[in-house]
Amino acid sequence: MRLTTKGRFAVTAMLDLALRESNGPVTLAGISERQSISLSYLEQLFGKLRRAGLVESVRGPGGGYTLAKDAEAISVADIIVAVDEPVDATQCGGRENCLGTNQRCMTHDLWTSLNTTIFDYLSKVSLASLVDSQRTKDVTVLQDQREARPTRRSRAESISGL
Amino acid sequence: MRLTTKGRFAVTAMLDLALRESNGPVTLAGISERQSISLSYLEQLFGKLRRAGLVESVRGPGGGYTLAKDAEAISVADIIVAVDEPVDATQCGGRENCLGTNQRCMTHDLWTSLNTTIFDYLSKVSLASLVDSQRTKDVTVLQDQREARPTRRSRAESISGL
DNA sequence: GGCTAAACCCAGTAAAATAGTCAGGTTTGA
DNA sequence: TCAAACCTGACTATTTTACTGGGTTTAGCC
Repeated sequence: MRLTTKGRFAVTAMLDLALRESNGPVTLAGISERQSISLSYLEQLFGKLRRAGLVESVRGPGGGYTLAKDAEAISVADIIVAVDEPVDATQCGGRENCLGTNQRCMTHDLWTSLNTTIFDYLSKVSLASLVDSQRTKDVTVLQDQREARPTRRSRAESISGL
Repeated sequence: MRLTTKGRFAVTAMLDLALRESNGPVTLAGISERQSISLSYLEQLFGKLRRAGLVESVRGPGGGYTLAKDAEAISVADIIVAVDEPVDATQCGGRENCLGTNQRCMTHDLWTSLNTTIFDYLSKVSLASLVDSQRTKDVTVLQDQREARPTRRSRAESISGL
């Protein structure tokens, strides 16, 4: 799990798409104009998003992209993983005898569990929740999906609420 | 808040340092050897860590680095922020009238709050907890710091426990 | 059938970040 | 005094990022 501007671009574009797909397919040219992302870069990103099964394309005039699943079934983690092919940060390549001594795989264990934790968090932030936040212009409501009842919480609690 | 291999190197090095500083200053040469990170790269990283007030250096023979504060007072977020100077991912530079229309600052609001959330989480993972995890070789115990009493939890709960 | 709008594909590329290397310093304990 | 260690800055190779430009294919529409 890396967190780079590339993933941010992809999430931004997907959010734009989700906000508009009720009017039929959304063109990359439109996303490019609205979000100030170059068209060809979007083509690269959406190629990966399509191969990952997150979006579907309609070719020809009037075509564009639509979400392949419901916005609730797409998480931020899904999007980032789709465009940001992972580099294993453990210089051991996942093997067990990294350094020979008892020091073995210190970074391996450490990062896999940290990664898992962050990934797990971003898996709980759905595209639908981003759409809601954007629609109400109350972006602090990125709250935990496990809370079935969205009781009104303070701003500080919402932001750190995990 | 970016999450790259650079920050991972820094956290790994700091963990190595925290595990050994009870025997006096730890040399970069030692960290370099144990963690397979080039010495000069470590010098760059520790220059930033020192200027951020996370470590202190002892010069001369027998010198090296020690933690500037208690391991409990240093978080993973501190380390990553120290070495990974932030790039603002909002193409508006933080201003309010990004795109003129009502679409303004969509990415800005989105990413600042997401960043805050992740940062907040990593702020709660202290270097001391990583040391404990490493010492017991039970790295799944990266649990939420807010839980005062570390009741025994299942592995799945520990990993996703936020 | 032609026009056109859109996805799709691919090769290249400039700028930035990453992950170093190298060559020298300076400081200070033994 | 000397050598171990930090410190500094410049330089470099590789990778990633973000983009450009050119084409091909598909399909709605007049």
